[in-house]
Amino acid sequence: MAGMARISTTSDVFSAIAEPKRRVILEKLLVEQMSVTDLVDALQWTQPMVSKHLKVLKEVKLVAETKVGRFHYYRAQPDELRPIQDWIHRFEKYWGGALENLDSYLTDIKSRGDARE
Amino acid sequence: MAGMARISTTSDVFSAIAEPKRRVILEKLLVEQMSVTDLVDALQWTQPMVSKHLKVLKEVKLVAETKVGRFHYYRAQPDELRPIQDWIHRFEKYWGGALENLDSYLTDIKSRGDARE
DNA sequence: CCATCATATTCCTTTATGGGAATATGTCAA
DNA sequence: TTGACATATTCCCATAAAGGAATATGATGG
Repeated sequence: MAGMARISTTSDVFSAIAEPKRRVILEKLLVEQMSVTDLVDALQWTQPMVSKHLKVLKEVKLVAETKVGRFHYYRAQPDELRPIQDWIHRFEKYWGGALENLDSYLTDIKSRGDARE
Repeated sequence: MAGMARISTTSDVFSAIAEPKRRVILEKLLVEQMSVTDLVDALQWTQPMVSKHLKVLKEVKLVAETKVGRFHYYRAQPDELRPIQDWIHRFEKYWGGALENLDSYLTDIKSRGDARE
């Protein structure tokens, strides 16, 4: 065995969102629950492509599935992005522009407040 | 041409941090500037491996390089993580537990305040 | 100038994985 | 039941990219 490739990443959230198409899917599913066909129609991708990406997202729990008859409805599970958020938080305090940061905090708080209503 | 592989991702910040070893390097470089040899010693990886990962990180500007004689000092450029942070922010407001969120905001603000001192 | 240290690069192999096409599986409606 | 619809899966190909080993390049000190 000469060359070992990268670690299997299909079970890693960081890798799951490294794929641009999967980010697009997540953005869609954050707004509303959608079936595979809904996504195919909205994104104009092939159905197997959508299903395959959904499978990866499901494996890392970034999406959840509800089956209703022959329809499989998928929805985003944003909580699962927290490990990434937590990791990035460690770097955040070193970002430039303290004042600018403060602004973003306030915006942050405001948006969370909105979400509660 | 039958199968097309994924988009070249070496120029994408999301992909850059999808690799666990690169995250480790970034964590190291956040604390202090280090030369390649410093990293080799600290991480016990081979020198080419360290150099290769640094190259990827440098391409996406997650690290910056300062050459001093034969030493190349690298440092993290945490600002470049903002695109990821921004993307995740769009999901954050949908996280469960509003109260819990508020707590993390306060912690967030506090840590930023600490960083300013 | 040259031996040595510091780093980068090249060559090679292997694995992961995305996309296409075809097909399988599952479910409903008439 | 059966045909049509919804989704998943399989097979195949092409490519990105990680790790190892060897080597090239760069810079210093003596």
